[in-house]
Amino acid sequence: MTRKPAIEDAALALFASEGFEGASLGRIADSVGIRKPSIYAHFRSKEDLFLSVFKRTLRRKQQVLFRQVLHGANRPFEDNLYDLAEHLMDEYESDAETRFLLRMSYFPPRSLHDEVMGLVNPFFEQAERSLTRLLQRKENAVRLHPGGAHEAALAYVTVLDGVLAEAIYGSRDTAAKRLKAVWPVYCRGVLRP
Amino acid sequence: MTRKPAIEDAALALFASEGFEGASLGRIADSVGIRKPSIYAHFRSKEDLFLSVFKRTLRRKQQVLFRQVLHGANRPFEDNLYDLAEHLMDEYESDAETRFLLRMSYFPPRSLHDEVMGLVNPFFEQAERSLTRLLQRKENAVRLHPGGAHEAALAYVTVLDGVLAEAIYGSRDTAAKRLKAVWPVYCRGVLRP
DNA sequence: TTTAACCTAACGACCGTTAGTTTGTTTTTG
DNA sequence: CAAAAACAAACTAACGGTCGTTAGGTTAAA
Repeated sequence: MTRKPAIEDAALALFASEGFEGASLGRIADSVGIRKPSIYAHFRSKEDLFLSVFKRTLRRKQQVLFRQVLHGANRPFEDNLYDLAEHLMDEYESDAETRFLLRMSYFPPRSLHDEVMGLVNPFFEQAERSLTRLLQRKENAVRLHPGGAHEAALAYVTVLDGVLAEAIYGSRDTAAKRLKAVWPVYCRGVLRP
Repeated sequence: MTRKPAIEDAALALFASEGFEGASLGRIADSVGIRKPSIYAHFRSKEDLFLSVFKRTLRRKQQVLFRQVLHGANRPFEDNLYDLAEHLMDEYESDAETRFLLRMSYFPPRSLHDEVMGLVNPFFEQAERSLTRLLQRKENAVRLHPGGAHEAALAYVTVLDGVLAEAIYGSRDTAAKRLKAVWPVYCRGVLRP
């Protein structure tokens, strides 16, 4: 009957909404229902707690993302990419893990900047490579504008980040409007005429 | 011989790199070369200092942006939009005001969330409207894909945020690659074939 | 002589962290 | 099988440090 997962969950939620410096161990302990020093039975320090939560989150999201991209059925690739963007946009509102991951990738704790980026960068680079490989498969490549699959992949992640940015400082509604507007533009831009 | 502007400059730099909670009045005072309580000769509280800096920054950036978009010479609009994106991307690296504005728009101090967003949202909404109006001018509108100027404007700000996102958690170099990749896609997507 | 801009000293609150203790469960042993 | 030992997970108390903030004094310009 250990509270370790509960501590990680509470830390995740508070880190996501208040940032690393803004979230205190006292508040984390409160929201679990334990005393502040009890956290040290499971984690050596606040940074240790943070890294543990961050790695766990990265691992989970990697799995989910992998399944979602792989499990592409046999629809046109752009439909799958649209669904993925819509899914991530929705998740930013509903899922604290997504908010946490995004916020900490943008602005990691200063003392852990290099370590966090050492974890985040491979994550996004691999996602980008997977996407490029998907677009290079010949049934997709023939439908692409002769600019190349890599260009289409880079453009996609850029558009995706733009939509997510609006989900962060705007709302799900305004982000949805952006996605609806940018998507036809993206498709005309990457698909063969 | 008042240090008020110096305090604002130091606060801006520290807020930009450490966030609101991460930047302490002590460090701000240190970097100005005064004592911490002296700040209270000019600002009623840390939040007051923040809001003062934030409003000043918003005002300045609004002017700069306005001039840059207006002063469009008579080149094709897409060239001006490209230059603007490149300019903002470079600025994120070189200009603390841009980093400050972007970071605080994404993740404002929790206690000031509503007030900050009440300032930020009109700023971006007006920028978006200006852009739409620019694209609606007939010499530009005739060159646009029949999806409309508003779609092209929304798509642009989305793409721009995507590039800036990479400037934040990546580097100027990787952001530049994104811009180079996404730009032909954007142009094919919004221009009449 | 008033006023503005700085100073020193100090406040209470909260921060992350450590030490040492209690408690209840699991494991080992007579 | 029951007693004893070991262990893990919580606790209380308190640490030194830093936080934002206030009170009150000094100095120099207006």
